[in-house]
This record gives sequence, C-alpha cells and structure tokens, in this order.
Amino acid sequence: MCNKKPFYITTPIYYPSGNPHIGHCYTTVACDSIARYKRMQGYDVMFLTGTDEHGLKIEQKAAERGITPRQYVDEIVEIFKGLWSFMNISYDRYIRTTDDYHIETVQKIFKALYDKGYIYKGEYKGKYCTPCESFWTESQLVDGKCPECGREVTEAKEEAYFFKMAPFADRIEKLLTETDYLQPKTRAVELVNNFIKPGLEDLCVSRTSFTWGIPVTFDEKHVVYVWIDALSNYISALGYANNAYNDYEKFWPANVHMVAKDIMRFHAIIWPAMLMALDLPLPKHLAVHGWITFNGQKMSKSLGNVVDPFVLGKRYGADAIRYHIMREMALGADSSFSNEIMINRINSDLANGLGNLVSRTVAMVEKYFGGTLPTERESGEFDDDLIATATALKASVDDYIDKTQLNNALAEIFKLISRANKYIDETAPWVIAKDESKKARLATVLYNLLESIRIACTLLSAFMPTTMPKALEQIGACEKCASYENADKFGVMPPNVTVKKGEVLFPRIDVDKEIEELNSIIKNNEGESEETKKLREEIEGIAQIGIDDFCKSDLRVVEVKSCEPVKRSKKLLQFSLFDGVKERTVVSGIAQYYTPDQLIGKKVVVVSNLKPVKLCGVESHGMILSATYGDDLKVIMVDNEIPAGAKLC
RNA sequence: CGCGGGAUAGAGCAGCUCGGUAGCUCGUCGGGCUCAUAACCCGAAGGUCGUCGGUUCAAAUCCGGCUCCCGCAACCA
Repeated sequence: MCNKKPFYITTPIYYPSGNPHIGHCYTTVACDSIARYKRMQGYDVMFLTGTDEHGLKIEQKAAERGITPRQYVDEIVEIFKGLWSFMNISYDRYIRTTDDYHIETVQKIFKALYDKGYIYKGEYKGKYCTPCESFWTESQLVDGKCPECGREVTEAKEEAYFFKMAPFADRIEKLLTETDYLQPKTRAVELVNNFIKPGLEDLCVSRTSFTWGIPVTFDEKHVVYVWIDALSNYISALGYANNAYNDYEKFWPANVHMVAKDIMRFHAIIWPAMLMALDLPLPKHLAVHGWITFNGQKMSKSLGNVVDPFVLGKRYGADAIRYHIMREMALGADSSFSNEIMINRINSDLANGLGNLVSRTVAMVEKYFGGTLPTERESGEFDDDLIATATALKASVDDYIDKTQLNNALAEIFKLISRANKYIDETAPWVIAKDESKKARLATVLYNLLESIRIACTLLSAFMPTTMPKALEQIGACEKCASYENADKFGVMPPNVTVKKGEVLFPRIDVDKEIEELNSIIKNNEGESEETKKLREEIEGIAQIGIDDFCKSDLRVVEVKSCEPVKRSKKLLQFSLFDGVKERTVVSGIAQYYTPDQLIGKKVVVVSNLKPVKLCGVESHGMILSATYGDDLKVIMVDNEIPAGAKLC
C-alpha cells in the first residue's frame, strides 16, 4: 500500500455565516470528481474540505440568535455535512478551524513567524488623510500627499500584528508568471498589476476588536485574524505542528487547491508567502474557477435566484446535478445557471444520450438473444472507428483531469456516447436480426456497444457515483471489467455476457412543467429544503422581538439637504440630512436607483442611533430606510408636513 | 486616463498564441429509422465575427481609436 502515489486535493474551508448553496457545491463536486478519478487511477488520495468558523460575523450571527458562536457553527456544520453526504462527496477529512489540533497549529505557526521576525507588533504605518478619512500606502501617495485631495497626510496608529509580505514579492511574482502554479494563468496579470507592482502591503494578522478567534499565545488581547487561521488548515489537517494526524510528510505539498475566483488573491499571494516564510514547499497547483451566475447575474438573495441544491437534487437526483455543474464549469470563466439550461442538459445528454443508449442496447440483447450473447463473432464496417474512439478515450480524459478541465473531460466522454448512438444507426441491428444467418454479426454489433458503454460508464463513475454502477450492472459488466485499468481495452467482458434490464437511469424531464413548478417554488420562497427551512424558521422564531427591543431603534424623519455620489464608488450616495438639530452625514448604497436631485429636499426616515460605519472612506451616521422588491428599490418618503426630527413609533 | 475580462447564428460557447473555406452544443425546419426513455441518425435554414480605421494578396485572428457589458479594487448601514 505504501507504494501508492499520494494525491492531495482541497476545497477552501467555507465560511458558515449562511447556508450552503449551489456555489459551494460547485467547488466541492469538482474536487470530489477529481478525487474519485485519482483513486480510480490508483493514487492514495487525501481529499480535504471543512469550515472556517471564526470571526466577527459568526460572533454577530450567534449573538442575534442568542446562542454561543460554538452552538451556531455546530448547527451549520451539520447542514454542510448533510449536503455533502447528499451530493455523495467522498471527502477523507473534514477540518473545522475550531478543532483543537488546528488551533494548536495556528498558534505555533503564528509564534514561529513572530520568532523569525516576519510578524511584528505594530501600528498602521500608513498615511492617513484626515479630510478624506482614508488610509494610503506610501506607494499610493502622490508627491507624498493624498492622491484624492492632494492635502497633507499624517501617520495613524492602531495596534495590531503584521505579517511582512515584501520579502516574498519577487518570488511570488515569479511563481505567478513563470510557473504553472496558477490555473488559468491569465489571471496572473491581474494579480501582479493590482497587488505586486504597487508594492505588497504588510498584512494585518491579528485583531483586538472581537474575541471569537484563536488567541495569540504571547499577547492575549489579540486573536488571530482570518489569513493565518484559515489558510493554515491545509497543513494543520495533515498534522503539521500537531499530533492529531501524521500525514504531512506523505501529502504535502498539495497537488491541487481548488478555489473560486473571489478568494484567488489569498491563495495566490498570501498563502505562498506564509509557506515561504515557514520554509515549506509550495502547493503544485491553484485551480481557480468562476462563479455560477444566474441569467448572467451574480447569485444573490435579493434577486431571488439563489438555488437550493437540496431542492434540485431531490427532484432530479444528485448525479444529474453533479453532471450539470461539471459540464458547465469552465476553468476561470463564469458559467450561467438557469433551471432551463440545467433541465435541457439533463434531458439531452443524460436521458436522450447516455440513458437511452444503455436502454436500447440492453433491450436489443434481450430481444434478440434472450439477454445473453452467443460467442460467435463477425466483424464488419464501422467497427474499427467505434473501437478506436472508445480505446482512445481514457488518455484524453486523463489529460483533461490533470488540467482540471472537467467540462472538457465530460465532453470527450459524451463524444463516445454519440458515436455509439450513430453506430447503431449505421449497423441497423434490427435489419441484421431479420436474417438468421447473420447472428454472429448481430452479436458482434451488440457486444461492441456494450463494450463502448462499459468504457464510458467506467470513466464517468467518478462524476456520477450513484448512477454509473447501476448502468454497468445493466450491461453485465462485473466490477473487475469496469475498472480503470480496463478502460482503454476493448473486448474485456466475456463474449457470452449477460445483460440485466433495470430501472430507467435518467428519466426524461418535462421542461415546461418543471420550469413552471420551479418558478412557483421560487416565487413562494419555498426554494429551500426541509433542512434549510427548519433552520430558517428557528431563526425567525428567535428573531421575534418585544416592544422594548424595537424601541432601541431610534427612527427619525429627516430632510435631505444635499446628496452627491461618493468618489471612487459606483453604488454609494453621500447625504447630508437635517435631523431637527444638526446635519448628519449618511452614506447609502442606492446610487443605482436614484440620482441626487430626485432626493434633495425630500423627507425620509433614518435609523439615527446606528453605530457609525465607514464606507469608501466616508463615515456614515445612520441608515436610510427603503423598501426592496424584486430587483427594485424605493426609499421610504414621508409627508412633507412632518417636521425634521419627528420620531417614529 | 485604477486593474482585468468580454462582445462570433435565436440561446450558450470554441476558433485568435502561429492571418488562408465560419465551427460546436441546444433550439427551429425538412427527411430517415423503428432497437430505445416521443428517444436515435442525416440534411437544411440562420452570422456585416460590437464599431471605425490601419497593416496585408488575404483579418474573427495582427495594430490603433471608439461604444457597450461584466468582474475586481476596504461599496448595498
């Protein structure tokens, strides 16, 4: 067993501030398919996934529900695991950043970096422009002055620990531009231009403003901030600097970290820097994929296009969803998701293509030979082309898997399925069957089909782990026949193979009917599973508040004195609002719905005692109430006779 | 002039590195077949390759200008 080659693949650890959605499935299903394929090839695979459970947001979410952060994450982790089990995700290990061994590793890494001088306690050395309320790095300054307003800047101070990035800048740039670490490599330009060329900033790696995190051992006011905590999971899960596992030597460096493009930056720059600082080998590949978009738009709850994978999986089967996700996924690019695209894909590829091929082939073996082929053979026209296509398949699928181009791998496999369907037409077995003297030829044609199906289904079993064994059983392929070793050989099944008709593998879906039903599910906001629903109802139950709680919010009528777009921002408007006593500044993200003149002079409602927050450099004191519906938004405007400062209750 | 990606048939995409007949999947229309899950196979229609200009015997492809879309950049309180 020890001579098996190791293969280590990871998903990111997901942040459980909400329920898992189809986007999480995307990365995880891709990794699972690769992991299964590699196992089939004989690698000793370690497939890691998990959850990143610390941070302010979790602390807040838990507080909202009146439970501890630990209780909160425990619950959501169960939902994640439930989804993975439902989607047949074969992870070997599940890491939670709240696990003791991970905490131990992170603390040791933090200390080690500190001892090596890569982490230092500091203050923001950045320049601060008081009028603009913004921090700037040295490299951003123009003639030593604020690039926004051109005024003098001053030093600002805030205690935090920092990780020095600069020593690694050159090596990282080379890693991105000169190696094949980053896939697809086209994104390297973006990273180098945005982050490396302007000069890598030191990274803030501790916080004092919240407590739900891993304490810094030598300075207890601080907890470790996200980067070092989360990224370390890839090695702590192997037992690096802890005693929980002993797999580091065997599996590190990782073969593939797969991530979505939003966290590419951290895996392309910060993670390599950390490893360099620790003198550890770098992972071999970072595979970056795009997002699933919905009719061209990013998924978001307000658009009502969030897809609950449980709902889809229950309707069409986990394998069909897995297939669809993988088939649409192109490395690097976004892929659009819609119910219609998905159903069409399932129908045309799985039901009409593969499912029907199995069904018609098995049916003919039963009809013409009672289920068991005779052993006499007679080859004929078209055989060679089919056989050549089938036996060449494995090599090209291998190649695409290694390049993490799963969509192309699937496309190749389905070319064989098309070829086989065409072969039936070319050879017309039902015509041969009419001639008693051509039994041998008929048996050969059917055998060739069974063998082609065997090869296709064997290679597909990494992608569709539930359905493919059923298909292989129907065509009479024993476990040994349906092995990876045999996937490039023809003539593996015994000549007198016996088929066994079974259930329909992929039932055809009635498109119009399903679309209608799915739409009504979304409309009724029932686009969630039992599991999700239970959680939501619970949250809503707890979220009920008494009149006292409500009165904590101070709602006031205010008059819009002025309003202008925020510089360097697309969505923000900056308001000056008269609240009866003074003018206050409020920033609101509604620039896409209103122009300033539509609002000046109007009376609107603000939550006036909201904690101030800085957005794009502007401090906002309050929130303007508005109503959202569909993808539209309207500010709540009140009768002009109400004086500014009036309290709502 | 912040950075990057994109615009090719009704839809979704490939082709561009390295110029030389416009390609794939779905959809539409016509035909064939009857083993099969009304599935399968063949054929057809449909494209000024965003726009303007340049280089060239020849440009989707190379160069430059422009328009529009998308993502990112401490941005929906």
